[in-house]
Amino acid sequence: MAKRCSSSRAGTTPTLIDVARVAGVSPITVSRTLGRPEAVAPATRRRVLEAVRATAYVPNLAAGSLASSRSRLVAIFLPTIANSIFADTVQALTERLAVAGYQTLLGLTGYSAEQEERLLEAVLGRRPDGIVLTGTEHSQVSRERLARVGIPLVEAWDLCAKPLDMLVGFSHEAVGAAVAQYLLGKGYRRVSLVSLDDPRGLRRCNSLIATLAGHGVAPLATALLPAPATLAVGREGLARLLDAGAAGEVVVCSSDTLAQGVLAEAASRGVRVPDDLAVMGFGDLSCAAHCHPPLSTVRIDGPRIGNAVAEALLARIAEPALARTPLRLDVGFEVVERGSA
Amino acid sequence: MAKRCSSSRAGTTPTLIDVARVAGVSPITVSRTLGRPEAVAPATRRRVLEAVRATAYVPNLAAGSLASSRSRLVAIFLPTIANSIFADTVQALTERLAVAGYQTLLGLTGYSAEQEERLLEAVLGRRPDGIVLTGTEHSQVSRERLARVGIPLVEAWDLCAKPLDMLVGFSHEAVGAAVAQYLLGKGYRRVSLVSLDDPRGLRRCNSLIATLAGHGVAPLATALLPAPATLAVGREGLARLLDAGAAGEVVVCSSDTLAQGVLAEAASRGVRVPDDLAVMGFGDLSCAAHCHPPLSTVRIDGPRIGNAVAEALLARIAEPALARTPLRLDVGFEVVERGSA
DNA sequence: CTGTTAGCGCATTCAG
DNA sequence: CTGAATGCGCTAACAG
Repeated sequence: MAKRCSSSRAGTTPTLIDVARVAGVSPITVSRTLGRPEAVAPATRRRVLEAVRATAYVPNLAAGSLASSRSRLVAIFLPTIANSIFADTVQALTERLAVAGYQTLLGLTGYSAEQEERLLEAVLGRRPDGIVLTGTEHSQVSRERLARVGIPLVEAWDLCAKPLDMLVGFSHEAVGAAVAQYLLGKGYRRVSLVSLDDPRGLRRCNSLIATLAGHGVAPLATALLPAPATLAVGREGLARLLDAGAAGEVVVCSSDTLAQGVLAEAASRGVRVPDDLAVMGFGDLSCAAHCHPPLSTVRIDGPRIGNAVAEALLARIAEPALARTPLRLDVGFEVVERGSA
Repeated sequence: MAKRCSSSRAGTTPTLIDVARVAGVSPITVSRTLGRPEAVAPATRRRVLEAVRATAYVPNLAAGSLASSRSRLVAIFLPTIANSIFADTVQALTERLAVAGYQTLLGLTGYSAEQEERLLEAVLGRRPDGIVLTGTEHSQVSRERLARVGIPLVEAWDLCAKPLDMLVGFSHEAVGAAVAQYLLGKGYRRVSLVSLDDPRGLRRCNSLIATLAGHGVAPLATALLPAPATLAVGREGLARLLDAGAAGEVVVCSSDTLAQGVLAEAASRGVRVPDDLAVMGFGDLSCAAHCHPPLSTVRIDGPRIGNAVAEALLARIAEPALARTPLRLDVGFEVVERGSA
C-alpha cells in the first residue's frame, strides 16, 4: 500500500487533503468545488481553485468511483477499427461522451463472440456506467452477465426482436431486401455477391438472396471472404467471380471497402464499370461517392448512430427509471443510386 | 454512498467478503487466489474458485486500483480512427496489452494539441499505468504534466531529439528525403504534392521539398488539405493541381487514402496512371498494393509499431528502473516501387 | 500457506 | 454554505 503522505511532500501526487490544507478548508469543500461549484461560495471557490492549481491536483477517479459507485466510464466493443465502417460512429459517440464527462474503454472483438465474452468479463471489473456493443449476437454467458449487472446497455448497428436493453440500428434484412428490390427494379437478373463472413454481412446477403428468390431470381455466385474488409479481399472476391464466369451484370458487395477492391480488380482486367459490370457497395457515403466510377451504395449514417447511442446512454444514466420505456431506434438506411449500378 | 451489504443479498453485486464467506476463508485469500493463484494451496484455491463461480463475483478494479496504486489501464491517444493508418498499430497494441491484463482507454485528439491537453487531464485522473501518444508535438502544459506524473510513456509514429520518455517511430524527414531521392533517381523533375495539413505530413512534405531543392528541383505546386484523409480530399487535391496545370509528372501524396482519391480523380478525368501521371502514396502495404494501378508507396509497418510500443510499456511497468536506459526505437520504413511511379 | 490490521482517496450522509 | 464522520472494495505489509 502506498504510504500515507498528505504533507505535500514532493514526489507524491497530491490528494484532496493536500489541496484542502493549502486552501484552508475541509476536504469535502474541495470535492464540492470540483463537482458542484455552484454549491460553494464564490470566495471559497476561488481559494480552492487556486490551491488546485498550486498543487497541480488531479482527482483520483478510482477513489471517486469507489466512493460514489459511478465510474464515468463507458465501454465500447467493436469488431475492428481497420477500414472501419464504424469509425464515424465511434468518433461521434466518444466526442459526445467526452463532453458529458465520460471516458471510453475500447474493446476489439474481431467479430468473435468468445472474444467479446472475455473482454466483457475484464471490462465489468471497471463497473462502467454504460456499455455499447456492436450487433446483437452475443454468447449466452455474456447475455446472462449483462442481464445480471443491469448496466445501461446499447446494442448498435443492428435491430432484433429481443434486445438486451436499448437498441440503435437498422435491419440488415431490410437492407438485403431493399437492394434486391432496387436491382430488380433496374432490370438486373444476373446478380453475384461479394461478402465478408461477418454475421451482419451474411444476413444482408441472405436476405438479398431470399428476396431475389421470391422473384424467381437466383444469384449466379457468392464469394464469401474472411473479415476484415480490405481492398485485397474485394479484389480476390471479384477475381473468383470472374474466373468462374459468374459475375453476371451486377456484383453486390457487403462493404464499400470491398467494393473499392472490386473496382480495382475490374479496372485491372479491363472490365468497365458500370457498362460491363455494375457494382453496389454498402457503408458510408463519402467512400462510395468518391470512388471512380462513383458507386451506388446503401448509405448508413454512422455519426447519427453514434450520437443516438450517446444520447440514449446518457439519458438512462441520468434517469434509470427510463428502463421501463426501452429504446428501440431504427435509424434506417438509404439506397443511393449513382449510375454504377 | 452505497449501503454496505455483504450478506449476499440478491440485487447487490457480490464483494470479496461475500466470496470469502461462501468459501469459508478470509477475504485476502480470495484476493490472492485471483491475483497470485500459485501462492495458495490447491485445495483452498478450488474452494475459492468455486465460490467465485457460485457468487458470479467480478472484482471491482476501482477498489483494486485504489489499494494497489496500479490501474491496469493504458491510455492511447490517436488523432482519429477514420480511414486510419493507425488502425493496425492500435489493433496490435491493444491485443498485446489485453493479453497482459491491461485495458485500453481511448482518446481521440483530432490532430489538436489543445484537445490532447484536455483529454490528458481527464485521463490522468484514472492514473493509467501507461500512456501512448501519437507524435511528439504536445502543448507545454501537457509536457509538464507528463513529466511531473512520471507515468511510463511512449510517443509513437515519430522520432525526435528529446522525447518525453520512450519513443517508437520513424523519421518523417527521412521519409521525405527518401521519396525525393527515389523520384530523382527515376528521373522525375516535375513534381507536385497532395498533403494533409497534419504536423507529420507537413514535415514529410517539407523534407521532400528541401531535398529536391538541394538538387535544383522545385515542386510545381502543393495542394494542402485539411485532415482527416478521405477519398474526397484526395480527389480535390488532384483536381486543384490539374486545374492549375501544375500536376507535373508525378504527384506525391501524404497518405494512401489520399492517393486513392488521386487515382479516382485521375481516372475520372481520363488521366492515365502512371503513363500521364505517376502517383506515390504513404502508409501500409495492403492499401497501396491493391489499388489499380498498384501504387508505389512508403510502407510503414503498423503492427510492428504497436507491438514495440506494447513491449516497451510492459517492460517499463514491470521494471521502472529501466527508465535509466530510455528506449528510442527507429522502426524505419521502406520505399516500395510498384510501377506507378 | 493463511489471517490481521490498516489504510488507498474520495463522496455520501447528516449536522451545524 | 461548510464540516465531521464513515465506508466504498480491495491489497500491502507484516505476523503467525
